[in-house]
Amino acid sequence: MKKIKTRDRILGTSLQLFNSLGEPNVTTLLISDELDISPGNLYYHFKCKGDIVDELFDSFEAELLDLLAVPEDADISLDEFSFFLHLLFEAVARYRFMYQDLVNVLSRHSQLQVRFRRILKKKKAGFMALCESFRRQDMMIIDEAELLSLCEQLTLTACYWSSFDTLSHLDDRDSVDPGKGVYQMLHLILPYLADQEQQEIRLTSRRYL
Amino acid sequence: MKKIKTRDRILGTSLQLFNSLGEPNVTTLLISDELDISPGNLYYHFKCKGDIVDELFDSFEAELLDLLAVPEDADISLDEFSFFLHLLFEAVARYRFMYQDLVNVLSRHSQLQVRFRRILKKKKAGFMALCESFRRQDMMIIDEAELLSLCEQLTLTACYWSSFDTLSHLDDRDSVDPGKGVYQMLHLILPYLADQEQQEIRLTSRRYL
DNA sequence: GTCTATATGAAGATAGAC
DNA sequence: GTCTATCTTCATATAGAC
Repeated sequence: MKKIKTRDRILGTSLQLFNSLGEPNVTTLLISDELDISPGNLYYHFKCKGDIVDELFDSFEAELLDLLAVPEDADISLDEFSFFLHLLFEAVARYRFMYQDLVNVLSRHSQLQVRFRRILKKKKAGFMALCESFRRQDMMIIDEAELLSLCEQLTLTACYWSSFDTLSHLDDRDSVDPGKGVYQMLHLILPYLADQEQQEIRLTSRRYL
Repeated sequence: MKKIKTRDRILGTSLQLFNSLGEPNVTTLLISDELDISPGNLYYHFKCKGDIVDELFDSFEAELLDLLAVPEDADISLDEFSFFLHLLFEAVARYRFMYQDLVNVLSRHSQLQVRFRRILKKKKAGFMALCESFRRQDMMIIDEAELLSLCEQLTLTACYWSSFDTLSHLDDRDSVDPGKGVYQMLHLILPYLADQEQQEIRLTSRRYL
């Protein structure tokens, strides 16, 4: 049973508090209180609150870029796709504080804007690659214009589903269910799938409700 | 040329500043500065900053509820639908500060939560009514489960499109184009439309790009 | 590494004169 | 209705002892 370093405890507790109360509503004092350490101690480890946010963003970015490294020309199955969505929604949920006040957080940490946009671009490119793969395998029938708007829609939903879902239970922001989000994503691609694949998705997507 | 009352000027300028800088970043001092009045004067008209937000919410709510009073059993044409979407996106854009930091704004003004959720519900119900109308007119073919997820998706998109769009130009938050949002919405219903209506939407939706 | 005590500064809000 | 001056509160951040 090794003792977790204070620095890491600060990061963990901050993330948790940011997610459940919203980053702007979490003061350095609240964080140190929650950890039973002094504010001075917190500032020994991080020179300012923004640095905590930055470091959490680093982890978020690393996790997502890793996940989004979709192989360009592999044959992806629908099951693999569902699994990918599941991982994606879990990752987003783990750092949902970013998304819940996205414009505010990004405008107060302007160095993060470029990086966040890059992640968004990668997300969209990832969805494109996946749809192209489905198309190559004759599992999906879709023309160019609609492919673009579909991927835009997938990106938007991946971004905002968790916030949208949170709106129905703002009092208890800790409970997050990525399932319904995956369900919505699958239903976005559904109409463009071939008959057989449509049946498959109709069945598997129910598991996520 | 009648002089606009200070009270109304405060509301107008606040809305504008909230939209372009984000509500939490706009101080009462900034508002009064922008108006060339003293902070004390502002507090003569509104007893606190929250009251300004509340009153802006009142207008927002009134506008939206008015717009969303969709007749239950009328035959709606696709043109009317597009027009409705246009008005909806314009209204949302006019009060986009609410949506850009939705979770934050709602958690700091808890009396607004219930009202906001009611608007969301009405939005979804409105989309339901519209789709039912399309279905009755044999313009749309869709089963129950997909109708639900489609309307959920329409509601989500109506909510977050403007924020999502803002992400691509956070530096200039004043330029807003509702067109692309309408385009996305039309493309969401597209796959469920009958052949002839699909052609129609493919053509008209381009106007919105 | 951790604490206590304190400085700094900004935002929200009030009092009282004009 | 509007102004100036001021107060309060609170979050961020630092200094220096242990």
